[in-house]
Amino acid sequence: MRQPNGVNLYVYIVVFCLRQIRLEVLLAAGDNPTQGQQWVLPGQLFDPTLSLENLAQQEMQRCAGIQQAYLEQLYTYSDLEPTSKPHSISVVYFSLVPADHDPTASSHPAFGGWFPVDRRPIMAEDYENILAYALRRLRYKLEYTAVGFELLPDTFTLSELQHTYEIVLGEKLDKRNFRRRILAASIIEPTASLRSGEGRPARLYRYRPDAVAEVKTRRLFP
Amino acid sequence: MRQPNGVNLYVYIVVFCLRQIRLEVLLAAGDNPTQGQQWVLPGQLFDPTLSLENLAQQEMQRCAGIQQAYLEQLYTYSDLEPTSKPHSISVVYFSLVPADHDPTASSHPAFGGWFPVDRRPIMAEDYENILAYALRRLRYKLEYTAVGFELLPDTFTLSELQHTYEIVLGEKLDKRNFRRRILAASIIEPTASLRSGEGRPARLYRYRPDAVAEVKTRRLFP
DNA sequence: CCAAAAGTGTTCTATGTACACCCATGC
DNA sequence: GCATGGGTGTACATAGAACACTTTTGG
Repeated sequence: MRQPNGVNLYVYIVVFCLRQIRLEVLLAAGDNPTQGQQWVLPGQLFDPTLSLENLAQQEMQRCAGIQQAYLEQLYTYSDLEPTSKPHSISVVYFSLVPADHDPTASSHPAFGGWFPVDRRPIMAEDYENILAYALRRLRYKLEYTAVGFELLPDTFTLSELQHTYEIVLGEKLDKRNFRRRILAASIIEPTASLRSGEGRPARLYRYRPDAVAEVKTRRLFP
Repeated sequence: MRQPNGVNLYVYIVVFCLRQIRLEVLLAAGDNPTQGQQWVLPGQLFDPTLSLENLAQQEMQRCAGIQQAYLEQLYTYSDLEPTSKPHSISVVYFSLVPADHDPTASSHPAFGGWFPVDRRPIMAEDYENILAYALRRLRYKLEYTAVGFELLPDTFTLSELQHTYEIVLGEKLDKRNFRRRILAASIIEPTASLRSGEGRPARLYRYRPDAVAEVKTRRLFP
């Protein structure tokens, strides 16, 4: 499957999803028969009839039955396999899937599986580096954009939102401060409904798509 | 010069430099003979014997005689020329050159020219979009990293540093606040020397390469 | 009535912002 | 001695961090 002009061009995806109290990542079954089961990032050879972004979407459909989700470009790596000429170029995309996505809805479950990021199988070093970078990017973006809502269903409670942040950032947040600030930012609005569970029912909120999602950055200098 | 497998892969660079009181960008003479002089972003077809980053460096050498400078990946575009099949993929790099770089040191001056970003020739829409994105990235990064020092010579006065920020960000900064904060951050250190000019000589400072360059981000939520 | 999660304000500290004058040099 | 840019501190406003109890429901 080598492309003819001395370079293999690939498109890869790193897809994150929140399930229960864990952040999970989508991996694909590698096709290296010598080493038993090997997991890799989902990806495919570039197809010049599609755009890069469409190829990433197609790969999400193929591996996890995901029709649409938040998708952004992560990075383009050259020489992921430095030992092998001709060298390869990999355009990697980064995606977030809402927590209510049904993980069994994969069109071809054999192509992919979800793993908690802190209990995932170890992959080849290149893939590990990409995943580590994707995680860093997720944490950064969570801090200064509203990207966290991409991991939640359309409506959610304030506690669910807070837990999302705590899981991804890996630290506990103060409930009162969290609520005060997110309400002050007015990027969410209450719905009419409540969610019942253990304890007192909680108000459901929804993200306001017209919200200004970026926080003003704190400058290194005034 | 079309690559054989249905996709043309290019590497482009967006290079910024500070000259006098202006931010300048490096452009290349386009080779479209029908439209008179046309300026484009410097770039070349991908060469599979080099890495993407090395190709970007080679292009900087070729267009402006720049041996080494700050270089990071900006974005990978597909379909820069949507009307023409086979479509093209362009990996774009972003570079900053110190102000003391000699603009006449280009090995082949005919290949490139420096233009003030606010008085540059209009380019094709794709290039304009890339340049606009590069400028946005420069401003963002200036605010939360120490990337501004890449635009300055090894030693500089505090006023020069402040002017760098003012030029790139496009706004005036308060001298006392600027100095207090940058010194408190201890990412620069005074040298023994002074620079004389009009008025009182100014202390020269240098960037501390061991400095922690990232400011902690201001969070959207606590 | 008890367990479990939801909801709610105040105080203190740190950070950011606004602002005006004296200093050292060259001409 | 004057024009030019270099250098310095304080007061006020805003934002962030720490902290504990009451409310509502289901079992």
